[in-house]
Amino acid sequence: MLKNQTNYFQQKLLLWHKLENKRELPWKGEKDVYRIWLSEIILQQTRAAQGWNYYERFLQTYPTIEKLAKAPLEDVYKLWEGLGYYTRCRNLHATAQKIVFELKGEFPKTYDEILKLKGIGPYTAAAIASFAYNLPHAVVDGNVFRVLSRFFGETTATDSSAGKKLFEQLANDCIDKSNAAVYNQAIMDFGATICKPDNPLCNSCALNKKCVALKKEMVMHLPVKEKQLKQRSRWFVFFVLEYKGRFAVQQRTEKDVWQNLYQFPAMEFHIEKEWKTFLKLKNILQAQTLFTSAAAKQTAITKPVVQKLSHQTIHAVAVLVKVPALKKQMKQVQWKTKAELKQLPFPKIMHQLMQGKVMELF
DNA sequence: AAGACGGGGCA
DNA sequence: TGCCCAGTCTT
Repeated sequence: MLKNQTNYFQQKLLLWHKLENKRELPWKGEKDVYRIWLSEIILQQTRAAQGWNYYERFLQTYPTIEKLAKAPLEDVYKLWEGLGYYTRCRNLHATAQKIVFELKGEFPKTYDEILKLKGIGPYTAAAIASFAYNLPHAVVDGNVFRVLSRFFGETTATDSSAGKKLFEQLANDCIDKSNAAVYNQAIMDFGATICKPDNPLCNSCALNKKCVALKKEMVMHLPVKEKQLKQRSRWFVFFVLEYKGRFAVQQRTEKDVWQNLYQFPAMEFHIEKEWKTFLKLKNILQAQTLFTSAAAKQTAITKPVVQKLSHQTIHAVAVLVKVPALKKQMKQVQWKTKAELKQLPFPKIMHQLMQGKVMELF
């Protein structure tokens, strides 16, 4: 019964891929495991269109895994800047070093060994194993959850542990074991271009005759997710302190968003009202006395900037202060020239702030 | 099992 | 706005 359905699915999918798939991506058909690995890390939770440029720039800068392993971590972060989920970057570098310095430059060649590497989970291990070595491991990503849940009418939540197990099993039931690379490519392309989250192309879908969700009019209700992520708001004031042509920056070390990236010294508020109150002129001027022993030569404040992250809404302004004399040595602060600042990775919102309109206070 | 982790695109 | 995206790691 189900066997029938999985066979139909596999054959129609492969036929669609052969005849109709037009998706062109720079890593398609790639057999170099370094490039496959790099592209998969970049593409985790990231749209192909967004990751494309990063992938090309990484390959230009680090054409081999040796180059990546030998590069300073700071440089790798700078190249990753703006892509998000920065732990991926740290793990990318760490894994490159492990492979080059401990594994003699040889990328592991089995699913289980690949899975042990930092930054590589079940999805990425299956992707590398199949694309590079044609090993029969089915990828299970957001596309696969969606395609399988719809075609088989499977309502188990994809973000439950039962769901993960079930869909991994289902995916491995469907895969063409002798042709894993092509099959995995096909199902993800299909999910991205036909069985899309919104406005799926059911009318022209090559699998629509046996799609359970379509028959039951459940397409837009699948896949099922049971968890909803919490949103919280945070309010920041960043102080851009300029002293003798240098600027104070600090690295974010705490376990928080933007770990290991740089920022201007910050104050955080958890209540919007307190943030707004602080932004009144006299409070800002008073806060400056934390850093400077004499009246600032010039003070300006940027317009507020809002950035929506998937789990936080960040509100921020920057206060620009020309400091005539330092009050005391601030801890954990480095003074950098403009040229040096350009070498450091900053969160997106720091760039937004510096590009935004500035209102002079003096 | 539940949360945390970025940023962008789309309706 | 809310949801999703070639997910993984920590607690």
